[in-house]
Amino acid sequence: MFTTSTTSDQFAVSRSAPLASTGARQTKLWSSLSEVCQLMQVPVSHADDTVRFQHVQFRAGQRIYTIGQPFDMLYVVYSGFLKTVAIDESGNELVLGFPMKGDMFGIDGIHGKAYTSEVVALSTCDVILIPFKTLLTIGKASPDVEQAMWGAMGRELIREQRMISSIGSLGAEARVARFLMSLSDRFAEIGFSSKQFNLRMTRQEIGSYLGLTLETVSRTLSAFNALGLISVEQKTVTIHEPDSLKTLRRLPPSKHAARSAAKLAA
Amino acid sequence: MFTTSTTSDQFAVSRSAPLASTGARQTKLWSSLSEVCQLMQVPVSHADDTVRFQHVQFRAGQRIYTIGQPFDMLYVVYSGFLKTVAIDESGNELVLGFPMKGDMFGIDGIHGKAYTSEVVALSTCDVILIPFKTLLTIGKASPDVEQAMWGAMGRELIREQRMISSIGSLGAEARVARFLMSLSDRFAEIGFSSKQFNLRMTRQEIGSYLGLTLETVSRTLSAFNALGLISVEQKTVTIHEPDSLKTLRRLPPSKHAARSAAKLAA
DNA sequence: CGGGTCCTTGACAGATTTCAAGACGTGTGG
DNA sequence: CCACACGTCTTGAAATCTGTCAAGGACCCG
Repeated sequence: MFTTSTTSDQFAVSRSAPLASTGARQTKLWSSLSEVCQLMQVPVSHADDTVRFQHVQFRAGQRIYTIGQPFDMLYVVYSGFLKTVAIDESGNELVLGFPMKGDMFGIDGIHGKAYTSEVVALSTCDVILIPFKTLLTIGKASPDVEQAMWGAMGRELIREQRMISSIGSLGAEARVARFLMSLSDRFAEIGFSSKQFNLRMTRQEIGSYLGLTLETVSRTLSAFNALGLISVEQKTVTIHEPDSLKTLRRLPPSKHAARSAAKLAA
Repeated sequence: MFTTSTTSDQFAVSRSAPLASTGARQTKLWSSLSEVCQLMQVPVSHADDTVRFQHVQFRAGQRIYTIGQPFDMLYVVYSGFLKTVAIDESGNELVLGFPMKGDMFGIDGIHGKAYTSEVVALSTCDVILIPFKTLLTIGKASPDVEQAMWGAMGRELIREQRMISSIGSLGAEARVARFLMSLSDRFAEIGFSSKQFNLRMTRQEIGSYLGLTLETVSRTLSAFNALGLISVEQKTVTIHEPDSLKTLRRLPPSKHAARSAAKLAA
């Protein structure tokens, strides 16, 4: 009744997470600490592998957690694609990110004992459950793990800073271009093609994420296509000139905002 | 040669951090752990007060740290006002925040061993130096402190998520209105008037922070003034209708973006 | 009092959103 | 198997907002 694997239409270069293609869904049910660390690409020496973390599967559209739900878990994506969204006071969805393999989410719940966002699966997903208390305990014994935790948190913080910068200072074209290159890089990291891939999210979701309307996203994509920078057909994207996309910058805001620095030094 | 206190023109309601008005700058030089926690408004039971943290003073324009500088310290504002800025690849300044009393900064350095932003004093400031290693050590012994650290980190994360939402989905008027109310609330928290206060930053800095130009900020402020919502004269702002400002919402983006949720439930 | 920075205001251009209509794709039910 | 319904994507035209450029005034400091 359901597809064997929602990632099957992704243009895979190598498959590190083979899913059984034989009838029933036969996926990995537990991961050790070192496996999780490897997935997240954090270096950890001699991890205590007596601890094992449970996996849980979700299908497209299902919610991993909702806003206001008591916080007790962190999550790491083992496979699949998701989106994290906030709901503003008007009830509008605001997409905050698109977690994929190796990404951790749920971090926003650490403060205040409850999640402030919700996470929805965009495809069939396999996520690893990591009880926060357990992680804290492990951290006490292993400085490596503790450091990794702080690092993960810090990375997220920096990623958000970059988003703020982008949305605040770049035009629509540059934002979409960066979004594409960001996806490209992430796909490359997890073993997919960086040149050709499927968008798992709608134009509306991309627009929400970038602070644009779906029409603007669509138009920009069409423009890139016309310029030969990419090829787009529905959800399938092929990158032709990554360098141009990376460089692309049209600046609606400050142009003469030269460094006002160098006034007083400490 | 320098002003006795740059906060002296703030419309104070209560003064919890008295500065000596007698000639030479006679400020607090050390704070205990519990004092720092109190400043940050984090509840901590029986803190180890044998540890003391050094204070350092800065004058307007001085940099607390710069981008790329090796990370080893976190900072808590004891008094004064600052701004944290990132520099994008074009060399433009991008204001990320305006730390004030009780705020912690330097968190962005935890990941990657180096700061990714710089922090500049907007007025005479007194900041507390908190060696990260020391904090980690204390955290191991005191779950309270450790929890507080995670909480501080998480709070910052959520704050940035809010910023992304605002910049991405609100028009200029709403952004400025929220900015004013945010300042108002923070001033109230640290014992200043929430109705009348001085902007410590320039329109340019506000604009950079909100993803707008200084002209738009100026115009919007003037418009609010004309509507009677506030009074502005240069740096002095008086809030007249906080409720209107909080509610104000002009939506350039999605209007018909009704909840597309409620499709599949977990 | 002069220089410099910051703020305000106006006119204009340009980008993005809004509104609207139609094509494309997929899934469901007959 | 096909038709229909729905959600998604594309494209066009007009309206609006915000940025850009420019000039003048206010304020601070030396």
